[in-house]
Amino acid sequence: MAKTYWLMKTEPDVFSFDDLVNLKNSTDHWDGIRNYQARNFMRDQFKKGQQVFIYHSNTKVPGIVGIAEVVREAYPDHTALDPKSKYFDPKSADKGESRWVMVDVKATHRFRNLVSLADMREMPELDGMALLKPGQRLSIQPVEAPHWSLIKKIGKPEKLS
DNA sequence: GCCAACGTTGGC
DNA sequence: GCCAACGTTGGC
Repeated sequence: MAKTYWLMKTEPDVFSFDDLVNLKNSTDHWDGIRNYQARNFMRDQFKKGQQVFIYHSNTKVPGIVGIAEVVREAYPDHTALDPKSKYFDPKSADKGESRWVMVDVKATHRFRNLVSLADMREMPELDGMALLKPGQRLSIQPVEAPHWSLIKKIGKPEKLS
């Protein structure tokens, strides 16, 4: 099977790439995903060692800011069972079992150049990329290998120590 | 199982 | 802050 790449969105006001970098081992669990399609990607297709673009949404200049790596495969997202969490899910709580999952990711590279959404829209090579489709809102998406390579090249990733 | 109402996402 | 797109919920 060909290598699979991913893109995950986050709102930097809530949780930014730098927030991830600044955590211990630059690693965190990616919780709060409450969309079935996104969950299924994580549950069924996320494998240790795969690489993920981190995308900043809902911000002044939305775009891809860095790269992370999957360090732990899907496991139950316990925040769904915590009434105090903003990701609390009553239906999961009723069953006593979370219907949601999360993965752990570790930040590995920061882009020296932000690859903005506007930049990407101007690149004919990225035609058909899920992120650029009108009205798309999926917070976890697969990225095709040629798209990955091109965006990475433009982003000039710098390895984090 | 339909579908209207509602909530959320996210660019602009 | 606006609003279009789209997913989810819940009444029937």
